[in-house]
Amino acid sequence: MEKQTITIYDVAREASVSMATVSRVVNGNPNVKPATRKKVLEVIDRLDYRPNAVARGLASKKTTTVGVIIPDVTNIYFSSLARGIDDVATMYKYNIILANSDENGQKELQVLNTLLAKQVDGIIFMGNQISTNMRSEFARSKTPIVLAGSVDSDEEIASVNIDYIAAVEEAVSTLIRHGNKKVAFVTGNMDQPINGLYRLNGYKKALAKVGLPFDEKLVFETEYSYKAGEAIWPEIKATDATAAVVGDDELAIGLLNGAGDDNAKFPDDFEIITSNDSKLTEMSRPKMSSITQPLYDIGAVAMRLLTKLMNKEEIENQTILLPYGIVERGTTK
Amino acid sequence: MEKQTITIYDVAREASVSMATVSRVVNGNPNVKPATRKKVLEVIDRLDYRPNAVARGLASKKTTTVGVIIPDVTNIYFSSLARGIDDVATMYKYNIILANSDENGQKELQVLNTLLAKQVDGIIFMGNQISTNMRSEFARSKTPIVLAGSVDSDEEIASVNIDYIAAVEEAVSTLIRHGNKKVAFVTGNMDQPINGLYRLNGYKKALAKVGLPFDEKLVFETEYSYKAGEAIWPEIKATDATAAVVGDDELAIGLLNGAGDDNAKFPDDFEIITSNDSKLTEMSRPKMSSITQPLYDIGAVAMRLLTKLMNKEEIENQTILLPYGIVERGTTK
DNA sequence: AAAAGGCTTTAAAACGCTTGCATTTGTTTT
DNA sequence: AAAACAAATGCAAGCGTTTTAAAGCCTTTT
Repeated sequence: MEKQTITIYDVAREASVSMATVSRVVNGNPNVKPATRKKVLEVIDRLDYRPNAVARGLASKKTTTVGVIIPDVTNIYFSSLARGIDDVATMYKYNIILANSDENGQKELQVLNTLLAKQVDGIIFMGNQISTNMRSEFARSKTPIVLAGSVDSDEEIASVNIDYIAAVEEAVSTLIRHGNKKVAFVTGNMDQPINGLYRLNGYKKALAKVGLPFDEKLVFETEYSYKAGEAIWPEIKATDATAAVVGDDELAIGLLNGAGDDNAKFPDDFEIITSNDSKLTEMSRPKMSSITQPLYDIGAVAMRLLTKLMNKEEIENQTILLPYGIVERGTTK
Repeated sequence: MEKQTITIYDVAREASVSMATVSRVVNGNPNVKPATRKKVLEVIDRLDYRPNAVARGLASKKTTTVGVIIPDVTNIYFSSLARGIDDVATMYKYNIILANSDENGQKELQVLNTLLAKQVDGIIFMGNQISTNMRSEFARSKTPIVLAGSVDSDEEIASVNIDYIAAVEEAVSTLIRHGNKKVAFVTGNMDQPINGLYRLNGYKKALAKVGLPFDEKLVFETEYSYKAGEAIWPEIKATDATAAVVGDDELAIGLLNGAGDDNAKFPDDFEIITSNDSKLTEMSRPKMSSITQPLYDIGAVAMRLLTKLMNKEEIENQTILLPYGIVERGTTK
């Protein structure tokens, strides 16, 4: 015999009050006489009643859960953001439906649709590219959306990032200041605005500032993976570049090790500044110099912003840039 | 004016059929005349109808979402499992509510309760310890639960793991075979059965097999973190141990770098075998020898098992051990 | 041509909760 | 002590689906 699940109705009966009253005490509504509240609370405790969030969601049209679209949890950059997101979500009594997209437009769309079907109260999107399909879905749905560590070049969607242009510019300038004439720029897919627009721009600005020519041969477009980093070293070496700014830490550590295995000495033979300051940067030898980004905070702030949006609060500025920095460790002079 | 959300009722009206019929076509029930199905499908398409999963959940008592309790997404070991979980969840049309617990009993309980309140169809629990509180909650709820990469010494709860005893025994034996007389055993909290019971046991068995004495001084209990690894090197060095089996990759890489920074040479001065074969093992220099575990698969199989449980299928064996191995890379001779 | 059956389809009752409105009870005012 | 008002509680209509029992509609069978 199935153990009956006990409902608000049972509590009401046992406490000799109406469902409405039970609902009020469960939801902390102040319009309940203390004595009544106590009585109801006792019954709730005795019956071990647990409100059904699904029913609640249907009745109130709020699910207190938000959807999080992430390229890959296994990537430390994104999982760091995710951790920030989850922590503040928890703080505000939300839960998170986490879905990996592999940055695949098809999957993203698919996932977005199930999230909306599940009536999430909001969505946090991570991913370097926002396909036009996604964009139009975003526009169409009235569910609030915030981008975390992902840019919307139109600035129509709320987002939390650092100033990638300035950060890369500063990183490249640092390398130039160290005497490097040929600084390679190694990053992911250039179709992604964060790379092709922002980072590349910062790179060019730094060169321009000191009158160095822009050389396409020094721009390396590859994928964000350890293997890709190892694999690309020979190509970089062939250009006589003496330094590189790299767009991803795994990629950078791959490059570092690839070069090291080829007997390059850091930082004397070659310098590297990577981009995310994830814990990987401290795990390599030498430790990697990096643009610093408050990864956890980007996630946290994004989620906080989302709570405001979900709450229909007025937002002064929905394109948030958090401070970045540069740490010099073992891969720069 | 709010854009009215359109419901199954609207579709029914427009298609001049009953809600029940619409429901059937939406759910792929075969008892619908092809012509009717077509008509309904057209209306669905025209109205851009999207079934409300919350209402569905209430009516059907199934939410097609499972809860995943994870110590920390940021930890590559767990995020690898999580990725496996999410992929097969998606495959079976489930979504995942991901919640970080920090292995904190209080939080775990809290999270478990919200997950149950949200009526998840099943739960996957990761975490090295199952508090008695959690155990009794598990027992009380009729929601299926599977442990992933986490042992239940009572074997009452379904779980997916490798044979930690045998794996550690083999790792230690390997080190002994390489000529090491003093092999340190470095791992996390010994109160956790996976460490104090299983791994330690494997360690002892390996020693016993060749008649080496068990020396408590060679057992190091610390936390799973990079810093802890760096910090513990001096202590290990002081014991004249010449090798170590380490319970976690981040910890191991910390130890490796700590030792390296102290001018220890691998593998000549010291050998290390770590435990999880996460991608970190390939990122260190030298690369780390490791027990291999099919991390992704542990998650995937756990989720697959959970689907069976949720489906009330008969399970032959609910304590699954996946194959492990040993890869020797740069930290062993 | 009536009876039997197999498909389709419908009506309406859940599912467990929130919430606006009405009602009751209790407290002040006058 | 009646009137006025405020606080506490109850009623009942949803919320958008699924699902079961019943009804309709055809085609076969006899």
